[in-house]
Amino acid sequence: MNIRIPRGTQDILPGRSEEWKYVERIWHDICRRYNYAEIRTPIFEQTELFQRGVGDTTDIVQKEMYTFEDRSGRSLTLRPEGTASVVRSYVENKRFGLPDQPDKLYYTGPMFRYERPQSGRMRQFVQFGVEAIGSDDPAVDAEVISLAMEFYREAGLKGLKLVLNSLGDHESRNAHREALISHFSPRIGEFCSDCQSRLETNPLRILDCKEDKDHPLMKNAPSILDYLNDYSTRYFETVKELLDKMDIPYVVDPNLVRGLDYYNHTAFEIMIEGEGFGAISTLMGGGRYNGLVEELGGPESPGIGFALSVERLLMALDAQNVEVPMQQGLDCYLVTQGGEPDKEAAALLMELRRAGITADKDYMNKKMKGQFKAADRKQALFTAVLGEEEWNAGIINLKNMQSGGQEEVAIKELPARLSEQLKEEK
RNA sequence: GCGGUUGUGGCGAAGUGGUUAACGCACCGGAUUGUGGCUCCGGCAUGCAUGGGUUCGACUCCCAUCAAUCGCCCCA
Repeated sequence: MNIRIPRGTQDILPGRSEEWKYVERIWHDICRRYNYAEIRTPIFEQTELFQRGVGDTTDIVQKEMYTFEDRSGRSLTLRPEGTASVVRSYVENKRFGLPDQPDKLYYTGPMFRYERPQSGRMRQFVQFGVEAIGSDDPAVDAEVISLAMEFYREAGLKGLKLVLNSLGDHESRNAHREALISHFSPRIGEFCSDCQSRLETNPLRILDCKEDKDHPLMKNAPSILDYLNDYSTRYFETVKELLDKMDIPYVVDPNLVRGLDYYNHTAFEIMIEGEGFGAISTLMGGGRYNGLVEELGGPESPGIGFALSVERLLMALDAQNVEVPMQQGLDCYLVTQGGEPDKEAAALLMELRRAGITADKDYMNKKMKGQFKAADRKQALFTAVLGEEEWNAGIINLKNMQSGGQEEVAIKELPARLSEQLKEEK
């Protein structure tokens, strides 16, 4: 067979899927405690949603979208991120009318970006994300950030670095934008071609450029923090104050610019320190997006959220050798031999499973030795042997695989007896 | 979109222009005619990503394609 998995996608195989379940459990649990409710939106949306929501000038829209036409000619796009969809749903379902604002939502699911795959970057990848829509209280910013930090802490990660910045409100951004343009314009010819076009589209992004980071004009470039108006400054100060009170350490980086157009005020990223990570060290990114709801046709409603990459989280857990609980072993492996016993085994297995016991048997016609080897491989705590002898006597030979001890149990008593034994073992 | 590296059995991994493609792990069978983990013995690639080419002869040399992987850009 020559059919292979599409480029930039992966199979999550048994073993690895246990690690996924581990982080998913923690994620659902912590969202519950923070009182965020799960929302599930479609995996594809009208293309226009992302063009307007994410922004036409972003790399995502310009070169990374999985866009296709359906049979009736509608342009659809596999979602490259979650916020636009959640906001669309918030508007479409008129959730702004709900008595409880902000509307606190979380999601998990695959996102798609057409990129060259590499370590920590896939074409299909999974994000966990949170959106709180409807409040411009800086305390919501702090809550969202603390949720992310607590999530990583509970998952067992260390060495996290929270990077913070404020992009200000509309007025502040405009003032800063003007300052940037007049700062860079005279010598823009000395910058890379990307930066030259950024001067027009989004001069803020010039600050984020890796290629020109050593250019003399970069050192004394106007900082957004110097252009924040009173409201934006106070807002940012309050967010920082709340983080201090929560004992969440952070560093302010005035050059932190998020890649999506809709952000303003608080922008943040969580990075991971350490080796074995390739080029990627950003685990999570988020920020405030006042104005996005309006942009997508709803009433003026401020919002804030973040998204994190599950793949990168798992890479980080691997790198730090975090122990992840696995649910893989067997309580009991049923060993059978002979025609009648083998038939009886099917019903007996069902009984065991109904009693809450994790049980299995051989389906490959293996001999006893092979069946025991299989039981060993599956780390079965017990084996239950049902052969001709036992069948004729109406009993089962129950063996503890650790101690090697065996006992005879009436067939009907097996589920109860095994449950007892397991209680002792565990 | 650009660049580096790689492509031999289920996995890991030798190998050389020449006739039967090491080895290890895993798996299967036997020693032990109904009991695993240890040991010993045996089995397990008509084929070396695919397609061309060079050659008397290629897994080994050349070209192309595909794929994986890492990096750049950017991001989660």
